[in-house]
Amino acid sequence: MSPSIWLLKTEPNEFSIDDLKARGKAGEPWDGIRNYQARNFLREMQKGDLAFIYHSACDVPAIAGLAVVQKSAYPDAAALDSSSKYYDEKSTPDNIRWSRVDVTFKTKFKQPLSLKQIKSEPVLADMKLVKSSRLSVSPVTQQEYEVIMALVN
DNA sequence: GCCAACGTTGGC
DNA sequence: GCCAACGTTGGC
Repeated sequence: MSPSIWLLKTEPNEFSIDDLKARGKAGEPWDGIRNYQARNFLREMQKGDLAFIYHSACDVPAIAGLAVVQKSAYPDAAALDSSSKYYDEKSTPDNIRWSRVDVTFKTKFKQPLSLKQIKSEPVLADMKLVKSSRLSVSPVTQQEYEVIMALVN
């Protein structure tokens, strides 16, 4: 079965595709997701799936590259850490409400695909990213994946 | 279980 | 920095 495709949103000020690249093979835990719909998508992610890395809240919002899912969902321990900005007082060691996955760097696009370009492409204008701009983890269809890859090459 | 108030996100 | 969209909270 071919891998599923996802889109992960990040603010490049906080963590960018370059930061992910710098992590190398160690990868990065994708934590701090505090939205149920996004969490439920996270939990569907499987090792080997691909994820577009989207830069939001920056000068040029754009899909910046691709990552690979290294480890499927497991409890996001940051929810238990009262010093973390991702602390969740309703989570307990027995019942952590939130999940994270681990991802590794795959590709940085020479030409990031800007939100403006995405919106101008009929096939992509229906993407969850466009329709529900606040969702930080969203599925990408095979067709969307192929169109995006064609546009960034 | 409804809904108003409030907080957050993110494009512009 | 503004503001629209939307998720969450909490009073009733």
